[in-house]
Amino acid sequence: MTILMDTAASQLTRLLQGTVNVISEAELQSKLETGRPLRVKLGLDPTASDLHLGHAVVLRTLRRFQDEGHIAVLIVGDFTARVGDPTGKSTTRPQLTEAQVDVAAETYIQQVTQVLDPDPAKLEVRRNSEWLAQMGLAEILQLTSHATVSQMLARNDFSQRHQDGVPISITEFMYPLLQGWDSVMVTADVELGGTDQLFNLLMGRQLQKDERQVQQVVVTTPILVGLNGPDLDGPKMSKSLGNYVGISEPSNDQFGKIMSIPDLLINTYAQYATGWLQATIDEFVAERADQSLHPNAAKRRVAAAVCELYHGVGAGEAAEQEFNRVHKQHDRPAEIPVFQLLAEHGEALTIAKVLTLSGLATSNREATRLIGEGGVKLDGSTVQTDESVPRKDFQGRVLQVGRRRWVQLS
RNA sequence: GGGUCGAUACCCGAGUGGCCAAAGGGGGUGGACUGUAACUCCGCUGCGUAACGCUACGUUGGUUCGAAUCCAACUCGGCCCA
Repeated sequence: MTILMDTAASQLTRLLQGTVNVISEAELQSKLETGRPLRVKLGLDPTASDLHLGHAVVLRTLRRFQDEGHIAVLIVGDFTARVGDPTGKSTTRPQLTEAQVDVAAETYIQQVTQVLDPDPAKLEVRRNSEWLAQMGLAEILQLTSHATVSQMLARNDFSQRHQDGVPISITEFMYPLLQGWDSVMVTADVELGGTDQLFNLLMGRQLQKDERQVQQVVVTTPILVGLNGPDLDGPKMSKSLGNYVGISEPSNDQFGKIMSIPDLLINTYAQYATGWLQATIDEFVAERADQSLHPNAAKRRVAAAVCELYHGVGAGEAAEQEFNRVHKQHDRPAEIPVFQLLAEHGEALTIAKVLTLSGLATSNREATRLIGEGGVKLDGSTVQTDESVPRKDFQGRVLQVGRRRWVQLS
């Protein structure tokens, strides 16, 4: 028994690396001491088709649970996604059809297993429509009786929106309840989530208690700040803000994006995005603190680590070389998209027209502007004036907008 | 149900009859600079085979030589009362 308790204690430290809230540590320890595999729940919303480094923070924590022999119970929120939007930010979110959810769920699992252990003994994937779609009105009403309005309004974002006069629909009040009900249905021992999920996670505890289950332990992980910062409190990494690095993006893009973060965020990304062991992170932070590590070098190290994490050994180095090519020497990238000019485009056409056709500009007007701004290059030399050129003269030439957008014409 | 205020471009937001394709900010984007796609600075930011025209200030209709602006109805939303 003492041995079990010791391992439980050391397991606890390993599991909780980089987490924020644990409610409660004592409960988690006693659950670990039972020695049985715990059911560790994580809910994901299948509308975000691309998983990014922000999701990876919590997924990595879940992976650690798997590595300690526990079962990851991944809930794909297909039902909740079909109903509407939990954050209330995009009220016009299109309702997904079952088929769309199927597709989303599929790509999800594919991406998730880049971080999680896919071993069926350690990964259970469930959809919450399994139980939520069956509920009758009586059951739903029963569910709503578990929480009060003032309890809901106590949640930060709700009270903030209420104060600001931003509409809150009743449906949104249902979200914490539905999410909590998921915990009851899968008898979760632990639920993970970002710190912004704390309220919803706690709702699971309450519902489990009311259903006379053993309450789940709630563990929250930090919210990763988006690429642009501007500081540690900057908006979180999200697809809609475009400040994200996808876990299945090409490594060249991952590298470049991480190189663009403000210096202030380097340590944060080292801590939460690299997958490094705590000892490595501490060392890194120390080197940064005593100035022996130049910010640029530090960032390169973080960026390379992320590439290796998702694309395997060697990916970081390759991406770094490509980065040097494109951003230090302003050379053309190793691979650039090809655009074929066809007869139907006309026998002679202006450079502006070609920019629009090839997607380098969204309209002729924008293309004309870009040329006027000196942002367009043909085979490396700036286009001064736009004029009509025979189509075949474009063949084999390279058109460039800014430093980053290239097209090979054919 | 009643009262009242509101709806402006990707987002926030100014604009109360012509000087409005619509201030300002954010975002995006081009350029300069840089260790960087960060910071800072400067420019651009509805569309069109283009000194003209078209589309756009919630929707529809009206007043007017002329409407984002005035009027009416409608739709959606905030707040207050019930």
